[in-house]
Amino acid sequence: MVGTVKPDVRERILDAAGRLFYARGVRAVGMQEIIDEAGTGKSGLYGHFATKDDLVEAYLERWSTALAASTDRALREAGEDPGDRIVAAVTHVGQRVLREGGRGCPLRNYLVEFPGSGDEAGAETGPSALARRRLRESRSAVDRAARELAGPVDGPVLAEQVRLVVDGLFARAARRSPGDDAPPVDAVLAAVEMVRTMVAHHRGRS
Amino acid sequence: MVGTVKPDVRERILDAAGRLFYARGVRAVGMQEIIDEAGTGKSGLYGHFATKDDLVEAYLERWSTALAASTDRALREAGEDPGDRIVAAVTHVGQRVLREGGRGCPLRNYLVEFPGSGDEAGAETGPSALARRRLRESRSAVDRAARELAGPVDGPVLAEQVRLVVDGLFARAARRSPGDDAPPVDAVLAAVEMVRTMVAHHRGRS
DNA sequence: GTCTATAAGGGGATAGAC
DNA sequence: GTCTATCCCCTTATAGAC
Repeated sequence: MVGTVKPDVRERILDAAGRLFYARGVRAVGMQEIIDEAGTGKSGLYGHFATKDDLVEAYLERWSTALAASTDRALREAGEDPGDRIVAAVTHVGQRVLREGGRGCPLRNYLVEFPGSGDEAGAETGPSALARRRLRESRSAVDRAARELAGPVDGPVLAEQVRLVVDGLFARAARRSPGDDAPPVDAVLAAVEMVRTMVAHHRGRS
Repeated sequence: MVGTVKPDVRERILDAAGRLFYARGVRAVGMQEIIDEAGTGKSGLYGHFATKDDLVEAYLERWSTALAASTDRALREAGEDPGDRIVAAVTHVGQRVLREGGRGCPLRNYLVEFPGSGDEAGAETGPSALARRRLRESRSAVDRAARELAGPVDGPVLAEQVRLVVDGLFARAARRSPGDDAPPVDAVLAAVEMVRTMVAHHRGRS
């Protein structure tokens, strides 16, 4: 409102909310704090997001969209070989996990924070439903590569193993203490190494 | 000192609190609900646990002690071969994860729920400190077996990989929806299979 | 003297109204 | 933006029952 253009109030709100939610958890952050951090007024926030759940949903949606985009990019650079694609996917997640201050995957963290939400009669709305849907969708690329590499019988097993490693990486990152400035580089290296081994194992069998 | 007539009020409180905390998370469960579930009065609870944090700490301590005991038992039955011990440890975690209604590891879940607690100046008290300490202690058995199997260089890497798989298993269980009555049996089978492969891989190298 | 039951204080949450 | 309504949280204090 002062001189400069409004740098998209909605975007500023999402930035502030994202930072706070990601660092301290959804439940621990109140709306007032987000309003203060964003510099917008209360009406500004509730004008764009009617309820806290709406804001949380937008936050999760934004994060998962960004992750899906960067993963697509990493997979495109990995070429066509299914083994390379799988390793690239895990490596990409590892790099993201290594980012300073990273606290894992907001979708997974949210589902731990709110275990019993949004599944009544298969609800299709709300943060929990969005989180589950996005996690489900994120599996397709690795599923396909694993089936290409290991066939219709072993493929799903390999895909499940890759998912377990990714879940492990995100879990490790999620429980870093805030003052912990050392990213879990050993875990990332071990994860990539393990996936390489599994890929080679299945490649040799085919 | 403690209860004269009643069938161990403290135990009844811990049972109720454990059930509720485990199923719905620590933050989502209020003291009143625990009191109602335990059938005790408010003074009864606060007589045994001065604060909610104390109750949570006792809950985490009890769970981790039970897990450590059953893990020790599983390892004793596994014999002396380090590879067998590693596989047995993961299998044991998998069986625990498969238990109906299981929602993963309370220690890990707590640290996701309360990311920024109990690490100021290396606090040694409180639920977060206890959770981190117990998780650290739980590593020693696998660490030792991995070093025995793979030597001082590859051993730590193998141990890290096993930890990642365990973290992945617990993470998968933690985000089951409450109405989800099908345990993640595929994930457990894939995990055990993967650890077997890694153990064989390292065994072949030594 | 413990245990149970009830009421109330103090703080902070979301959300709406002006 | 401020101010308010409503609700739930943890915790303490008071009163009754075995």
